[in-house]
Amino acid sequence: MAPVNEPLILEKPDPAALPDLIRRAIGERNTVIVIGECSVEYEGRSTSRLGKGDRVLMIKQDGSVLVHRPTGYSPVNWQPDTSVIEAWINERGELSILAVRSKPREVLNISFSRVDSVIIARLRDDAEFTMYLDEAEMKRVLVGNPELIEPGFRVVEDEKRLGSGQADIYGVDKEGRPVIVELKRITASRDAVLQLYGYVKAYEATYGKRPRGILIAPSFSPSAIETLLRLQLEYRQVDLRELYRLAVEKGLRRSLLEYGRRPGERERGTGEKTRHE
Amino acid sequence: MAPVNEPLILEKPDPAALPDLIRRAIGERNTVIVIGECSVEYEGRSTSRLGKGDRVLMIKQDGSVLVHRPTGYSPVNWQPDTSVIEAWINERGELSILAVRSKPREVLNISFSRVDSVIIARLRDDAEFTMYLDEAEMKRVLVGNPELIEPGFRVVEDEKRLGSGQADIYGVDKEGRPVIVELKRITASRDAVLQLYGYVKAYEATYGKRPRGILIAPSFSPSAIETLLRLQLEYRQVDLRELYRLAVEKGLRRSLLEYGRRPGERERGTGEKTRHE
DNA sequence: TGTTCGATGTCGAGC
DNA sequence: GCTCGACGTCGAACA
Repeated sequence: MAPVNEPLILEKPDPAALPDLIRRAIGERNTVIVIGECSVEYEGRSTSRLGKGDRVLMIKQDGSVLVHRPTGYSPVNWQPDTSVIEAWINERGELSILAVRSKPREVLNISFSRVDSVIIARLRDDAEFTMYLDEAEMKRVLVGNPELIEPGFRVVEDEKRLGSGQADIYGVDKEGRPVIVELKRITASRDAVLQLYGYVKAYEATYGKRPRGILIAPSFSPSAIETLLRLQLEYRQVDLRELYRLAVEKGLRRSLLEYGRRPGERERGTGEKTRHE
Repeated sequence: MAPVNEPLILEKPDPAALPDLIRRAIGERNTVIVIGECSVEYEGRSTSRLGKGDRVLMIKQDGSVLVHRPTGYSPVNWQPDTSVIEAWINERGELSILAVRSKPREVLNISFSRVDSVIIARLRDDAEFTMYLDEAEMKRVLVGNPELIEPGFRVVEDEKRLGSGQADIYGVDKEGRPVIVELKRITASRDAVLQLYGYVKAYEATYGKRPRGILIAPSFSPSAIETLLRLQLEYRQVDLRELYRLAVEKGLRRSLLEYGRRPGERERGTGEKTRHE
């Protein structure tokens, strides 16, 4: 979406120009990919050697280094982040890259006997990675299945403005008492409890009656539980996997697994698929 | 070394042309790298979603698929090998790639809202990956430190021709009896035992005296041990890490860790290093 | 093919 | 900074 600097691509580059270029690219927090024939040595927690072969080297903006062979999930050699990276032309005239980690002390050296391509790209990625459900979906499932919050629970408002913020769910329990519900997609911290408490107090201030407050999350930090008890708030543990299954069942979310083929696809030949035996 | 097909590189390609190209590339067992802005969905053993961001997609020749964000060791999403991969233009006009694994059933979808670059390369990599020491280095360490084989052991010949093959080490024990030593860098199998036995028999046939036979390896398969006992051969377990440490100590192998800087480097400025805080 | 176990595991959370 | 537990762990060795 945001217009990005064009990636810089070099085909069959002169190795002599690369150390400087790569150093600069790393300094500017770009991602560097080098494709070519290399050999690799590693020493640290273990020690390894790998002779010449065609591989993909990736240097990420945090200093992670990955050397990938043409098969398999895992890199054959790597260096996690926080490394010092050097690039130079070695005595055989090859592009050589050294990635050093200090704790534990580990050294990774990659020497390219042939460089096919170099790609330097400025990658920007701020997206959130969510497993199972995001908070909005979580709320949708609970609003659609209020019995999961508590038997007899009835939703009155989805998102209720209270004081400076918005409570996720406002409802009444089976005895007609008002209930404020706060949701967290991940382990609920003390902060989440205080947030809920703020809504409870705001409600009390407005309506002159203290509502119950329930914090719903997949897990709770000890300090969160301690604070909940102290502030006379309640909590309920939910399993995101379960909620997800429910969301799929109720049609709130489509499962990728359902279509072995792509959404909306009609009948087609097999030419579109590529199988790996 | 082997002249390789030039990698095919596309900058700012027309997405419409990509599905066909990618399908063909995968069919020809090339490695495909796509750089651009994408969103990712995964469902299988777990379920995940990742919004738009700049990433590197790598499809390897065995069908492994990796989606890398610009930081960190691990791919944010992936599919191990043995997947069916599809590529097409989705309803938003985006390049969409679906990688399906059947057991366990898992689906990964990557949709590119912007494609910056596509690299298609035929990578050839037959090199052996060795941890700690290869067999030659292992032999060098043991020949230089025969007491590791057995107290009082004395090396007579490094590589002794015997029958159709070559025994790794030939020596005599402290009582003057001939000893044939066979080395394995990895778990010794029954085959390794039979190989040793062949040398022992060849020696006996030539010199009229049965030598002792010792198989040295980091570990032994049960069938190897059974066969060793049955053929009245001996074995000694060695720790490759220990041998490696010894090799470094004795100067048989240089440790990468010793030079915080590159080998043979003179004094230089810091401009050559790129630090990641 | 299914299971168990090791890893340069990596990664995040709690202390 | 360190320990501990989970992971879509992956991957090799073994039954």
